[in-house]
Amino acid sequence: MLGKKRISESTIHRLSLYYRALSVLEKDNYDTVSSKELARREKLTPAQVRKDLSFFGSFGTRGLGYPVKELKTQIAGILGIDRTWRVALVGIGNIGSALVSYKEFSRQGFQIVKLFDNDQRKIGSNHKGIVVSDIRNLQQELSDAKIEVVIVAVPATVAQYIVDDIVNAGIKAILNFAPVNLKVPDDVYIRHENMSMELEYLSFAMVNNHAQKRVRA
Amino acid sequence: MLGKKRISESTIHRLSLYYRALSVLEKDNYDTVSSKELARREKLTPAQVRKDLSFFGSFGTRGLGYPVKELKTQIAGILGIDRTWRVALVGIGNIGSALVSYKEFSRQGFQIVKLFDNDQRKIGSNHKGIVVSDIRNLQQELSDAKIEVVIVAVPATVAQYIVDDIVNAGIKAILNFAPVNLKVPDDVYIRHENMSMELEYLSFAMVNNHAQKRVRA
DNA sequence: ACGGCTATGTGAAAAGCTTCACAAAAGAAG
DNA sequence: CTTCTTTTGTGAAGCTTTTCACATAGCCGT
Ligand SMILES: NC(=O)c1ccc[n+]([C@@H]2O[C@H](COP(=O)([O-])OP(=O)(O)OC[C@H]3O[C@@H](n4cnc5c(N)ncnc54)[C@H](O)[C@@H]3O)[C@@H](O)[C@H]2O)c1
Ligand SMILES: NC(=O)c1ccc[n+]([C@@H]2O[C@H](COP(=O)([O-])OP(=O)(O)OC[C@H]3O[C@@H](n4cnc5c(N)ncnc54)[C@H](O)[C@@H]3O)[C@@H](O)[C@H]2O)c1
Repeated sequence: MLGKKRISESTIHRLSLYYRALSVLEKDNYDTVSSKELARREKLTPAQVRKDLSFFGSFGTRGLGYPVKELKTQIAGILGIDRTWRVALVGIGNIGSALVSYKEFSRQGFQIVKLFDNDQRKIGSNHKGIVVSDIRNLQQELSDAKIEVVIVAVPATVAQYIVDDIVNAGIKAILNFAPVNLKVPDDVYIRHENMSMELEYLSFAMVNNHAQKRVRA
Repeated sequence: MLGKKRISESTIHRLSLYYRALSVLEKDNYDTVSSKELARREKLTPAQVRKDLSFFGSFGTRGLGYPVKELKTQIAGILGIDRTWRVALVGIGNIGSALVSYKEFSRQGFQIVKLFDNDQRKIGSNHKGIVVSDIRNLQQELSDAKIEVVIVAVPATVAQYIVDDIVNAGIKAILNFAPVNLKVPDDVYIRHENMSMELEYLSFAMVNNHAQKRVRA
């Protein structure tokens, strides 16, 4: 354990699943949970669960399982969600508006505190208590509001320009909803949310009458 | 080539990326494209592009590259998006409303033709020309409308019940937005869209000051 | 017609990830 | 205190995916 090995993307994604399952177990007043039960709840294997956790330490008790509350806290620490992150959202259209209202984000520590758009009819309007700012003040306001993460929900055609500005403002983490690959420097983390991709996977599975199935997303 | 090997999930996801890049290349009037250029546009390696495509056939010309229009058509065939799929959407709330308005879906052949909710204020209302149906008529109307894919955008607490009904109606493909693992029979394909997961990945990368970076989504 | 050049297609090697299987730890029971 | 049962933690094996590297195919210019 605790060697400085590189942790795979899949392992991190599964930690999110464990965290989610542990939240449910905690609410249902479970004290401990076995790797077997955790695996069952997220459709994984017990060995996978144990191996993933073992990269970060020994959290369980042999013969008993993992302490629910404590493991949840540990995973929160590993994922960096044992704190709040200040988030801004650019593009208050269909998907942007939905995201502002999404309570799960703030529950996980991602607090949307700034909104930006370039549409005069939207600038100045109020969404969930946040007034939409003019995109022209992006850099200044990102900096003033100490934003650490920016969610991009603008049309694909302008996404690269917006991202360039975000990068110039010193932001190091971006979640992009536009269906386009975006260039960012090596020290900036960018992730893409691509819903067509999942529908296309379903389509592929159907036309190929796949026998196997994989879950995730 | 063309052996009946199992194709990996990653390969299918990358086909979606190639398809997207080819759409841009086609619009910009490119006749051919090399694996190198295709790779550059989606931040992959040329070898990866060639290997992925080789699972399905030989589409390129040595010394020249791939014919843009033809490769796009081929990939559409492989993914099963050279046709239209009839899609229903359950849960016309924040995210559901955004999805109805998302033109990219129909452009890829996924036509949302039915909407369902259980809220009396929403039932009967019109979204982009589609009238919201009562969830109580789900099974009958899914069948009557010959729906093949259902998108689930209801609260996590009721998602399993909704999915059970969908499965009983004979649907074999589901795209789920609720942050919960859902049980379905082995012959039903289900994919999960989990936005918190991507934010948590960003958070992990930031607190662990990761040197590496991965893209996808 | 032919040589040069470029970029594919693909086995083989390397890297990465998952599963196996078991020793060891710890609580429970007597 | 000892034995029994349960379930962790983890090397090693097995499997999958990616990368390498090169023979080969086919355009293009002369
Ligand atoms: N609607 C969906 O369900 C959905 C799903 C997945 C991805 N997406 C992607 O998300 C993005 C937004 O989609 P949408 O449906 O919300 O579109 P939309 O047109 O409703 O919203 C886009 C918003 O961005 C704003 N905008 C445009 N140019 C801007 C600029 N230069 N600076 C600041 N703001 C600007 C617009 O004023 C608008 O409010 C698109 O890239 C789309 O492909 C949408
Ligand atoms: N809002 C977001 O940006 C976002 C992002 C990712 C995931 N999600 C997930 O998507 C789901 C919906 O989120 P939302 O923000 O749109 O919530 P919402 O409350 O705005 O919408 C939920 C809709 O489902 C309907 N509904 C409730 N019970 C139903 C039932 N039994 N049958 C039919 N319809 C029913 C409600 O009437 C409502 O219209 C949730 O699971 C949420 O976690 C939302």
